[in-house]
Amino acid sequence: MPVEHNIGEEVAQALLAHYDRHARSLPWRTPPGSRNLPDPYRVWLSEIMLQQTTVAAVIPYFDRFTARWPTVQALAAADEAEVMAAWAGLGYYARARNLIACARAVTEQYGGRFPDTEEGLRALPGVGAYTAAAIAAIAFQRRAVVVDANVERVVSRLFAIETPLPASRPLIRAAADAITPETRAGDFAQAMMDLGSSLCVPRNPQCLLCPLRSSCAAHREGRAETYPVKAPKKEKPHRLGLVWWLERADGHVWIERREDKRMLGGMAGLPDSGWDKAIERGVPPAAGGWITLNRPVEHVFTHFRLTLTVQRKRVPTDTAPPGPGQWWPLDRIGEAGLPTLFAKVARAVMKAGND
DNA sequence: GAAACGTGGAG
DNA sequence: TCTCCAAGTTT
Repeated sequence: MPVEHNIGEEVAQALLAHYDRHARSLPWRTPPGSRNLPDPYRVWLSEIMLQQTTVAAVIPYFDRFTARWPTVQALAAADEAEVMAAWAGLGYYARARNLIACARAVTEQYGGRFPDTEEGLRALPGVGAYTAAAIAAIAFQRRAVVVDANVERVVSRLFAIETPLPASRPLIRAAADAITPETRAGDFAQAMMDLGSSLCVPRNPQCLLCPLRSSCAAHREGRAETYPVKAPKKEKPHRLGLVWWLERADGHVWIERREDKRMLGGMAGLPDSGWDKAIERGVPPAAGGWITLNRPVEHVFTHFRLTLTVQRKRVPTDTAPPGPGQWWPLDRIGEAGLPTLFAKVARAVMKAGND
């Protein structure tokens, strides 16, 4: 039996004790002290939704998805367009495409049961290193080293890691490994993430309330907020584009399904010219007679800013479909499953009214 | 390793 | 208004 203090064990125990009293109640968690094991389907679904997305944004989507598709088999059998529409507004739409592929793989290749090892989980579409570790720990009680942005921040501070992200990742991972307990790894992971989102936050961290402050090197230095050190980020380029609002006299607008692999791939959208430094020459869904909306629509994505010029045109009710797509009733435009960019365009057109 | 990939809330 | 950033994955 080792004589020296195990600093990692100390941190884990302090954190778990704090978690036992302060764990947040969330729809994908089992009640505190419950003997019930969490449902791997719900754990998986929550983890996919939570990728780069806040808890507050996820909860209503999680509730709607689980009410409508209570099991992985139900999701696997769902109509793809309905799943994509249900995801609309949550962002990072490759997640929704992979969600469907993953549900089908689990249903067809694993008889509806998720693999219970990191390695098995990691092979599923949309499941990377973080998500595999999180599911293995939370749903299957495996010891796994779960490192997300919260853990990166907490660990960077605990050990006062000076190396900037992302170069510090291997160091952070090793440190996280050192403090991850053999048992309750799932609770430990969730406790680290709760800590990172409540006390050990990016700005103005609440060190005085932190259960780990006596072990924290950054707090000892009196400069917790300076961690994690990050590489400077690049400026966002500005792109331009045209978007075409083709409206039929009987109150329908033309929408198309966007191809996979491009921005907003797989989602419903309005025809557009493509977006680049200068406006590209896309092909409008009808020739001539377009009227430009007074105000362009501005939108900011992760890696560029976009200004869309909206052009509209009215056509007779008997107008033939301009291609693959559908006429969507304006009084149900909210149900079209438009991602936020195009929902903004729709809002702008409605607001402009007749001119 | 770097770039692509959404959105909304907080300060 | 503006900047930061969130339970990352894929190519």
